[in-house]
Amino acid sequence: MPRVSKISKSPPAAIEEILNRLGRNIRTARLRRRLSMEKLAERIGISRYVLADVEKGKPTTAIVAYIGALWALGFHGDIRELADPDIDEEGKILERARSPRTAPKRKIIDDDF
Amino acid sequence: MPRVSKISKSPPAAIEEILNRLGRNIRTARLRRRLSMEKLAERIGISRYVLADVEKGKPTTAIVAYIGALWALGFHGDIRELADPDIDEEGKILERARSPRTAPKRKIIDDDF
DNA sequence: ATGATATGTTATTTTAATTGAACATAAAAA
DNA sequence: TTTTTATGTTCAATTAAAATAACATATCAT
Repeated sequence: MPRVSKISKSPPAAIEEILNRLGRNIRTARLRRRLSMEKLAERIGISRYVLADVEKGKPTTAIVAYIGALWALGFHGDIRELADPDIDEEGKILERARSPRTAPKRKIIDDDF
Repeated sequence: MPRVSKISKSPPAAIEEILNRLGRNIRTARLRRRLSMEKLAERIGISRYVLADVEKGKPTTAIVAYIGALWALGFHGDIRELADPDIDEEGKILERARSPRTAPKRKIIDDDF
């Protein structure tokens, strides 16, 4: 991940902690399922070295490696709900409170009424 | 992400869909909070181009960029529960069913710091 | 209308993520 | 015990991720 971003160089402690925990959780789930790193990595389609990075919570590893691991271990539901707009109460409140639109796009923005 | 892994070259449709949705959700949450990509990217500590990748659900983007975005938008709780061993019913059952241990450990260098 | 803002697009450069091989170590199985 | 398996470690080579700048375009504000 060349030209290293600030967050990659030194992630906030909170984020490091989140990633470490995620890695540990993935490792725990793998061991419970009695899969070797090599076997799981093969299923995911990554090398065992990258899976090791995932279990270490390495911040600069591609998200697809993490998601692939979660997927292969059966954690689909957990991922689906990430930042779900329907559950984003704060976001919904903000949207209601202030005026409607933001941000230009090459799409048609509906308003009228 | 050099020497491109199989899953990076052509992720399974299910995983692509998950990433696309995650990106859309992040975008929706950002717009609701009336943040420009530039502003949010600055807060996260990445360039606006990488944030654009995140909102597109690019598979090879570093996980820290995704997590940073979720964090900056206030979705801490969602992340914490990812693959939580306490909620991994299948894993718990497997662990109970079969015999105890797996995987060799190194000396005592395991945990960080 | 003009100008400001937000995002998209492209090209260039930097540099680290990933792979693969080879070897080391530790635990489990024979 | 020996053998096998699982993981860690190091090195090299590859190549794409990410930053940056510059410009384009679309929306918003005035």
